[in-house]
Amino acid sequence: MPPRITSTAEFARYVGLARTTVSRVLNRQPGLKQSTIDRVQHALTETSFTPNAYATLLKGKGTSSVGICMENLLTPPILLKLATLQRQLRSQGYTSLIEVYARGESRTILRHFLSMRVEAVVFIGHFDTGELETRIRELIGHKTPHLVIDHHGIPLANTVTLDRAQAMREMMNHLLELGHRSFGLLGIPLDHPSRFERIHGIRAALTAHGLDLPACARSFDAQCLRTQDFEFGHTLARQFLELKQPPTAYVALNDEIAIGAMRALQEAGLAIPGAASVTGFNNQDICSMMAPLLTTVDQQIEPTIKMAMQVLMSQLRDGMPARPILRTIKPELVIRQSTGRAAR
Amino acid sequence: MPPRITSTAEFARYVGLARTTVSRVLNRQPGLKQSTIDRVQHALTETSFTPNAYATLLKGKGTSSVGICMENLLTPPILLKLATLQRQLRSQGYTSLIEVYARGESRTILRHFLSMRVEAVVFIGHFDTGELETRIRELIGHKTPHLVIDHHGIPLANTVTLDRAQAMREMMNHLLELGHRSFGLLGIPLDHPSRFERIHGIRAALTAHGLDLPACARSFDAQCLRTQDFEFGHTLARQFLELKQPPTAYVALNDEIAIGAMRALQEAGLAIPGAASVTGFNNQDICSMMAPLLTTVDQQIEPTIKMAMQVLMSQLRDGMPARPILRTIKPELVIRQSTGRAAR
DNA sequence: ACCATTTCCGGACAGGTGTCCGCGTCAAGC
DNA sequence: GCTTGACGCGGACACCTGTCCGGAAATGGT
Repeated sequence: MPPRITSTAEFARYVGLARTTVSRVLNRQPGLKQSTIDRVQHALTETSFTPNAYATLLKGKGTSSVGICMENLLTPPILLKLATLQRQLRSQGYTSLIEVYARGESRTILRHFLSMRVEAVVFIGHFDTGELETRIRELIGHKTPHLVIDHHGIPLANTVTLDRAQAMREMMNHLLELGHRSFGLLGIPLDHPSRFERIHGIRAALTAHGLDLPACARSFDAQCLRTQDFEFGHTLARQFLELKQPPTAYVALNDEIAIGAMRALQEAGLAIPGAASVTGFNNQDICSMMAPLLTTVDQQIEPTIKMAMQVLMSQLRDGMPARPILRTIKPELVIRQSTGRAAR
Repeated sequence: MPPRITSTAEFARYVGLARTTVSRVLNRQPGLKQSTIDRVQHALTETSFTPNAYATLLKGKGTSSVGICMENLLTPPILLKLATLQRQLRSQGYTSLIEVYARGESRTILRHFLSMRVEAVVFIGHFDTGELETRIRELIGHKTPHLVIDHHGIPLANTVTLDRAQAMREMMNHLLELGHRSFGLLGIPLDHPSRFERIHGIRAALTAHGLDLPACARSFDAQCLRTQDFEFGHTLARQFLELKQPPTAYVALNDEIAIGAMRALQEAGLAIPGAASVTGFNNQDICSMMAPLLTTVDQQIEPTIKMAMQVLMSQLRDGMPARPILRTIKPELVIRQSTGRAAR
């Protein structure tokens, strides 16, 4: 059993060569005898020795690493973005440092990234706007490229995001054309900063039809704890059913909430879409396994990440842009069976 | 706008102090005037300077980091394990390096971890057994602590895993007591190494009832491409329905497959559990939103990760154990509505 | 045996940090 | 004005690697 070796010097002693010679082998420099190379290679697999990356990267100029700050590690579409982004970064020779955001900890996370001398920082998801803006400001001051995916509404941040306003506008138009005039918003509060975009799109569609948002739409978000999304949707829908005149269409923040709501409605004896319509968001796989199949919005994750890589790479190559980059991705409405003509 | 500062020397010049004095402030050494400390702190927030981690960790002995190799970033229970493990490691002062496994790349990943001088390596999920075993051997030779979560069947690896055999035994007993005698296995091939444990449990339950596995259970795994799990379950169930005598109970590899199968059965006019029973695995949130509610197995993720942390920390504290550690977690059968008395 | 060439050795340096230590400086106390 | 601390300065070293370079050794050819 070979000893545990932690430095090139030690390793060189083990092989019986000079440290510099070993280093030359490891870095594929010319002028080495084949037998010497083989000797080193053999000892390498034998001891599984690796040069200390901290020493290497201390000397070298770039670390070829990117910091990724995640909103969480549980939401499927967010994860899908992380997975594809990480894979693509890897194929370009970049290592990903992944950290999960917690309210008030973003400063610590950013400092960790900077101390690791990452070449760019990516934020995926929705964060506290004030906190995120401060971080972006720090990054700009530090001349480190950055990219925000999904979180919208920070003017100075380079952003790639789905056009959620557009998505909601299209969805509302779809429902309005089906004759719906009263709406229940599930998990989309009217006044929360992180949902401004959605509300904006909803309002736009309503006013275009000569309708007023507060008059025909109602939201029950803040009034109950948000733990598991399915359960959350279930609870919300039941709250709506207690109203004297429940809405005919339910617009949910995401697919899970929509599914929970569908179940509650069905349990109450309402046929979908006969008696009530329900819409989701994200177009997760589960949508096409429900009865009825769920009408939803596709996030276009592939194009999103492709665009994200493009923005990232251009920054890594040419440096930070003169003015913030903003790229919006067009959503795709996926109409299935959970929406139909309004009863009444 | 302050300049971009990349070294303590540069930073010290900016503040107007000696490099060593700044270093003393940063490392909270005594004997500093409060006003000096404040000056440094202020400049610190102003420039968001951070000491180069590569230099620090090169000097210091431990890196306080752990490498985590993931099977993928898409399966919900796996992600849940990652998220909780990462959070707990963080609370103990450890940073997580996360890499995603790809067939044949585990060597590269391990070398990266070792070059980053991680203090332990964790594998979460199911891998190629031969490949993983080689990696474990390397880690042992390198005297670096390791832990395998979920993947079972490598004698020399420290393992924390759900007792999947026990889970299947209990599930089969449940179905047998309901009178089922013919079973369709969905996504659980009879001869694939990664499913040995499950098959083992299934066989044990059957033989205890005087039944023979190949005679009463059939699997349709290898014959179709496995892309999306829902769709996969749907396809598999339809294959079974084409048999002259379809089974009365379907046992799926996971909840997604079970749900896809339920849908296919229902589309074919079969009532669940009246005409056929279906079982899942993992107890994901979705299970309690299906009609009918899905009978499944709970993975006990909290206890699993708690145990994992315990095994990890004991290794980090006391060094590697004399003999491999094996801890199995007791599963919990969750009986809901998708299983009932066998028709016939 | 001699020479040319190939190959390896060993010393040196840079890269940024933390820490130790002797010395200079400055202010306070008497 | 002198002593005495308190505090900051700056030099030095170690951590490990990649690279350069002159010199030593080995190798091959004749």
